[in-house]
Amino acid sequence: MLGDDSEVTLEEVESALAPYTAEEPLVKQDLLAMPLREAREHFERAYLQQQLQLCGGKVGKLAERVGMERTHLYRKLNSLGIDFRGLGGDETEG
Amino acid sequence: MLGDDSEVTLEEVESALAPYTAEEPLVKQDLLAMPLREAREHFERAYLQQQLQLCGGKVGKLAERVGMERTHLYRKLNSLGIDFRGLGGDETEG
DNA sequence: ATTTGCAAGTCTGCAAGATAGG
DNA sequence: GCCTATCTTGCAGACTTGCAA
Repeated sequence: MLGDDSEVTLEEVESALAPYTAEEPLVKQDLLAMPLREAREHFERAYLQQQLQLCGGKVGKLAERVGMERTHLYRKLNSLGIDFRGLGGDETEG
Repeated sequence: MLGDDSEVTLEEVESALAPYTAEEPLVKQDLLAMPLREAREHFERAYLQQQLQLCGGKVGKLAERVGMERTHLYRKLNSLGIDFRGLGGDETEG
């Protein structure tokens, strides 16, 4: 892509821009104002919260999706302060 | 911007991409399609590359900025495949 | 400025256990 | 009581991190 020398079609430009213009606020540039540790933590929290929603609040499903052990995921969720009891998409019980 | 119908020069493409590639390419939603480990790695790489540029390629400065030991930072940069020898903004030393 | 050795700290997965529902 | 699913804890190996060299 953008391969040879100096002429490209508009289509090519648009498909090049697409992934950027359609982007979501997963993380912001504010992260550049904090140390790596902290930035990473913020990133992981955002990532896991997003994924958890995509999993309808099911930690088991989340574990598969993010490729980690359920047991460890609970610890991680807790240490990041992510509440996984309260966003269950379907708590119709009583 | 982006001319008008279907032909643009490479220059135009680059200046169109510039605001994105130079400012908030920190992370994208694509990261949600990969496991945490991988996403985190991508995030750290983007974070450090950005910061390194803000530090004019100086690893010592970067260490302060991101709040970690210089010595470890070298290891990290290497393990993430970030080239810190070659983007020094001002190598006039003589 | 860059690399390496070492020890403490953190992360991660696996096995096992407790609680709740069918 | 047995089975399944959620959540927690203990442990050991791997990785991370800072300090001294």
